[in-house]
Amino acid sequence: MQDNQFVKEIADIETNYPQWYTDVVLKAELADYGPVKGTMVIRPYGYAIWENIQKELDRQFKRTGHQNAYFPMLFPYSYLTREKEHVEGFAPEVAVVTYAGGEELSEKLVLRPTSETVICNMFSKWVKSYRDLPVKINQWANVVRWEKTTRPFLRTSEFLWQEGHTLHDTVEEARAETLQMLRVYEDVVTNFLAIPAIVGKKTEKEKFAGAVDTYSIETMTRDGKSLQSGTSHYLGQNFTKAFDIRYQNREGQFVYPEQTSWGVSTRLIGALICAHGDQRGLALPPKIAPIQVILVPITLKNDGLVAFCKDLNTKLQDAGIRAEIDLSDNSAGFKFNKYELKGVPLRLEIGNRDLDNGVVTYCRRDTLEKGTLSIENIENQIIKLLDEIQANMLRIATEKTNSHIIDVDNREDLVKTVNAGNFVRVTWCGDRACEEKLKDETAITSRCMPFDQTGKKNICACCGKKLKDGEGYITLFAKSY
RNA sequence: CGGGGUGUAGCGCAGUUGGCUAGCGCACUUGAUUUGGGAUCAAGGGGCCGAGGGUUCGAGUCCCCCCACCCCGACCA
Repeated sequence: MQDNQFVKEIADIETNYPQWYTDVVLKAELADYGPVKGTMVIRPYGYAIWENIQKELDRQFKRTGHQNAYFPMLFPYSYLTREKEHVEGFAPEVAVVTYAGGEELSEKLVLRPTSETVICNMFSKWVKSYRDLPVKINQWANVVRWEKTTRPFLRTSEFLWQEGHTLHDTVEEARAETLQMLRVYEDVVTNFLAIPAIVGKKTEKEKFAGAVDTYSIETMTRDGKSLQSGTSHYLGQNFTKAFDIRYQNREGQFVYPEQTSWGVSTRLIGALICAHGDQRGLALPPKIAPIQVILVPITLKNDGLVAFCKDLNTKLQDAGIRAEIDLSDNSAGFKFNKYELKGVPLRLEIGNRDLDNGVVTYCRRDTLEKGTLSIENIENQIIKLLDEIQANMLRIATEKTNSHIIDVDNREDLVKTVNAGNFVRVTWCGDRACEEKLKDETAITSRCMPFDQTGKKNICACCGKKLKDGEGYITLFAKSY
């Protein structure tokens, strides 16, 4: 009854989005709050989603020639300070161990906020010759960033992610790597998580501390805010020089390699909730759903029906479908709502009527439509239906996102449109001061400069400055989580 | 760190100008009947009222001081 009220209470989703979001995370049993403020416990159901994401990314990394490795969680604070912009960016949010083994440490240890520095420390030992390049490493790890405000999956003090770190012989190769991995993220997010992604380059103000260029994929939440859902950095020689990673090239000269790094985190689960959730709770695309099909016998009193459901469950599992059956003694209606809240893409309701007619009733999570499937060859019908749900979820999310990206050409409309829950696409002068002024006054920031730069105008929508031909950038402005 | 708010059962809350054995809904346990959209009835278990100090015959309630958490900023994946 309480959860029923929950559904009614969250009807006003647009005005109370953060609460709705948190409720869905907790009630769908994805995560719990951790013992330390800002930390999170990922529950088995949430972790199963993460495992599916991991599996797909690892598959892609294998294809792109990256190898998994692991580096320490603790390293000396001095590592962080080697690259000037890097330490300035991370110092405010780094957690430091000062006491261990029963005494004050003479050298403070950092809990990694990211691993560029500790990895560079090792790279300097590994790379001596052009023959050692490229180095293409990926690490699955946890990192710690002491944020002021936190929200499960979207921003927590500790989070899980993968971080790729590569070294290359040439600028061209490193830049190609940066963009290749960005496209991998775009592919996974779009085709696996069914979330439309806006791909582009970060402004100077928003780029990674220590990078030459940062690229990102941005996704949209239900209330029209932006989520940086993946980043890829071209680091140039900023770190390789700071860590003295030198090698001899074919000409015998000592040179510094070109470097990249890139990462996605458990925030992707947050993006998933934000993109597909509705008043009934979570909705998961089949490719990522821990449970793709839930079987609900309408009654447990009929032994023949229960046996039939169990057989069907096994049959579906044998066909490679992640199916489960709920034999708990809750009412059928309770189970319907429970698995809708948990985002299971397809539900099979099987009762005596179905058994008599040789069919099963299904209900889709994406459209909530009900229909019937005949028993014969049901596996293939279901596989087809799951594919259709996957495609439909991307289609719906794309339409929704596109309808909230609005072109404007002056500051007043920019602010008004963003505050109404949209992204704006504008021509922007590229001046950091212009961007900072807007942020100070309105909390609106540039999210990225999309690769598609067509439709540029000769005036900055933000500050009104006149631009010459070729000046300025098409830029997306929004509020963000 | 600023501005605002809340701490009473696992969760959500009520508790009047101080008064008797601290209550309600949900959840949980047991039993029965149920099960095509969050079942019903009956019985039951669960409390250092955030912590400390004070006022009082008497404090969940009043005063002081801590502490924790939430929301809005600042900061950020």
